[in-house]
Amino acid sequence: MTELTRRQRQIFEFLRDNYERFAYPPTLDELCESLGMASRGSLHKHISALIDAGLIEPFSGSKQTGIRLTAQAQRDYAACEHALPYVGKIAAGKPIEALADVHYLPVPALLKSDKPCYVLQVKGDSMKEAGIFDGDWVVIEQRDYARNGEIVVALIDNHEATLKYIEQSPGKVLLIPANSAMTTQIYAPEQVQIQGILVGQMRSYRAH
Amino acid sequence: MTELTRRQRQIFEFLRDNYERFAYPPTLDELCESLGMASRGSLHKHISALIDAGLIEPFSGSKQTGIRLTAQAQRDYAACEHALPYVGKIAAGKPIEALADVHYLPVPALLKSDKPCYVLQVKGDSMKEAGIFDGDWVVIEQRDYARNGEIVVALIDNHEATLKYIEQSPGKVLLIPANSAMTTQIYAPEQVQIQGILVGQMRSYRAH
DNA sequence: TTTTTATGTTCTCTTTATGTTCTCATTTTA
DNA sequence: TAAAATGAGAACATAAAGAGAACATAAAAA
Repeated sequence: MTELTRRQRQIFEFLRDNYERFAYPPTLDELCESLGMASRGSLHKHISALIDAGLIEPFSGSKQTGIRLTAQAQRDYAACEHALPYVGKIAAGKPIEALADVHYLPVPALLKSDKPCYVLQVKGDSMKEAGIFDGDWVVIEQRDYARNGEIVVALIDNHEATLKYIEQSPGKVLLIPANSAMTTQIYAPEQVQIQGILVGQMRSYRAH
Repeated sequence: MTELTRRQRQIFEFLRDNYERFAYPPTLDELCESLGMASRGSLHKHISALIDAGLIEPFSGSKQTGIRLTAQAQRDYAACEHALPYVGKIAAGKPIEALADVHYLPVPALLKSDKPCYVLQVKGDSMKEAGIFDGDWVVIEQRDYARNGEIVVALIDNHEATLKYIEQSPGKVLLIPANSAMTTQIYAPEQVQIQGILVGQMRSYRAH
């Protein structure tokens, strides 16, 4: 993937920051107007470059219905550049509590992988025997599969998110807490969607 | 690699210190303005020298999209400025195992205090019930006193260094492990020299 | 269905931005 | 004083960006 030019970055950032403002996936003509450009053809060059870079995609196959950001384009893009996005808090049994405004946390290379990562703050004690405490920050590699024994962020029934050890066998998935007061949960594979793998952890001992 | 001139060093330091302020990799014209220069051609000479020295590079091949610091320069910078000295390993019951060559670890501001800090790697399980495991990195604020209940790096009898909870009362000092298999040690105050306080912690889950 | 319109794509051409290479003058340093 | 360093500015080459025409085809309308 070749590096973006300045204008391409500008346009991507415009899309990233203003995408919600469009009622429908914006067409080239609409984008031209928003960007103050007169030529669809010129814009198309930039859009193509962004598609090649994997940052945006046609809304539905090759049909003529506008463009949209690729899944997590914003996140990936940020990940290549500087710090990691801090996206919210994760507590066993609840959806990830997303922040209205994602901000970015510098994270030592030591604690990341070379894949896109993001940061969550842990709520609750479900992993305390693994040394992961309430309030700790965890660095999560974005990935949709796991090896047994890894600690994963899993979304259950499209609703609850949780941080647990995983054990997968044919027909069932075990999500195992590191807290003897809690019990292992057993699910059907289709109930569990892996959202990432724990690769790093940080704790601050200062009072807040 | 030839030596930098004074101006070249000045310009490099400016770049290093202000790189983040540029929304996009800066162009020669932008740099001219920032540096208060009138001539792109003059600046170009310095920039070329810095490229030859391996400190900066064109952002994207030879294309016209501005310049950036090389990865090496960024690392060096991080090492001098934002990073903490990694001085060695600490295991209960032994002196700190100092490294021959101290190197530097970038540490998020979140995990430090505003006082001088350094980094140790933990050996052993004496604090495992406090979620501090073998292999973790701990950020230590350099300080020679502690409040009761803080986790400290303590030097005992000028010989052993250890990471423990501290409880001080008139005439005695308790160093308390967070491991029910280990016992609290009681010392006379003059035996114990506090070397720092735990303020942050990091763990990597990647295999090494 | 057929026709029309909207949308994306491809192309050429022009303009602008950016980096590069000069010369020359001035300042700093040995 | 001589050499090196620095800076201004002109001239140039080329990458990047933009305008606009022409076309293909999906979507919508008749």
